[in-house]
Amino acid sequence: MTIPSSRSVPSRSGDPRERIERTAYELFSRHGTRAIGVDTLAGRDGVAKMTLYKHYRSKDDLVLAFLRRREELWTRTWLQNAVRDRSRKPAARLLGIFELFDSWFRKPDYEGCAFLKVLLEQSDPQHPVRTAVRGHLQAIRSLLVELAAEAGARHPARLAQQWQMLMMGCIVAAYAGERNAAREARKAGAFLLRAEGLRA
Amino acid sequence: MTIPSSRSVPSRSGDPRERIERTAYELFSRHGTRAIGVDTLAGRDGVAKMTLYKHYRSKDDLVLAFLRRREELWTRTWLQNAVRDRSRKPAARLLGIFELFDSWFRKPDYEGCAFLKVLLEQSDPQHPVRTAVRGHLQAIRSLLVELAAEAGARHPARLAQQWQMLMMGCIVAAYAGERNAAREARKAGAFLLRAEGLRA
DNA sequence: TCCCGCCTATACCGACCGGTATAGCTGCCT
DNA sequence: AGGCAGCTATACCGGTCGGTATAGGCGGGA
Repeated sequence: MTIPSSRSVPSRSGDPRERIERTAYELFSRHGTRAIGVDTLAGRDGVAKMTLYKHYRSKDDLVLAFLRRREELWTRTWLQNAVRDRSRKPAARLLGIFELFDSWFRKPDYEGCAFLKVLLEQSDPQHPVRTAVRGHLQAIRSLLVELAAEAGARHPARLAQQWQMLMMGCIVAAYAGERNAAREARKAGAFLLRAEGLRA
Repeated sequence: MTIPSSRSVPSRSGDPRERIERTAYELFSRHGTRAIGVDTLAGRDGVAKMTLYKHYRSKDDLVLAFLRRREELWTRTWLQNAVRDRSRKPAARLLGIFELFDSWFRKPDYEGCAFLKVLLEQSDPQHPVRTAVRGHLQAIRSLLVELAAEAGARHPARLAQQWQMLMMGCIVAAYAGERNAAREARKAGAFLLRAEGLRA
């Protein structure tokens, strides 16, 4: 077994790959990837730039790793688990997304959705980073389709697509300062559920 | 009266301010403002960089001018007029937005919404550019409130807010490659209208 | 005809971009 | 004790960033 190696310097402890990705996660999430240079990234918590390039071929490679981490932390750990814990009825779980968003939006350091930021800052549709974002949005979609199907929606794929548009729309609205966006989106969502013959 | 001054070079004709803004409009709309430098901007159609800085104090100033132009061309000339021409019944006009979006999304060079791009690439909420975007989104909102009120909605402000979230959500979805986003958003919108006691 | 205002062209500024080369340090394994 | 792997530190590369300085060209008006 491995003991968590109390190396030397307290702040610079642990495997550098983990440190790099944690820093990248914080900075990329808030500011996007264009606004953060590799020097800033490396200098932030004392990892050498050469170490960074030993673990990642290019900045784009690191961005892809960042997106994977975002899916792991945001989509799977946060969204998926919170939604499942919030209720046992699938229709209520769908609505619960917006309740979760409501507290998210009200955090004073709300920083928006990294997937959308990265998507919009890349104008070439063929760019691997933009392709990757499409994949991560698809993962969220799959979760929604699953919930819609469990709820007994007549058209789970359609409901999921509409639901995701509502989610993205209110994320952006909140980023523009509309703090009640989630509550209004929840109301709109409730109407969509009713149209699918469901009740919360 | 003024004759359109057949200066000398055909491509470099007209008042430089107009030329600068037209080029900025094309490049900023497609690629965002961070991705386009002032050298690229000036070099594109032969305006000297010094001329650019004689008309605009800074790049941010030019970005603000770009956003004003976007509101003039996109919001007022395109969206507002097209919606008013499409139908005389306000509820149908609201739905008409998504029909308009549908043909927009299907254009092979669909480039998304410049307001959203600029909003998301600016992480400082106090930055004048982000503040300006909020204002331009508010202008769209006012149009929607007006339409909702004309349509006889019980809660025009609420319907307008939900409608705008749906609009932004499907704009982003289309940017992620979902070409049928507008049609699905239209269906969702129809449900929202029904919930407000309206029929298309 | 001469001048003046506006534009162009070009070179420059310090700073930062993504990415690399090189050299030295530190700590674990044998 | 020796060696080696992995990390740090630093300097460097060409290119671009936003912004400025300077000098010259060109056209219209007096």
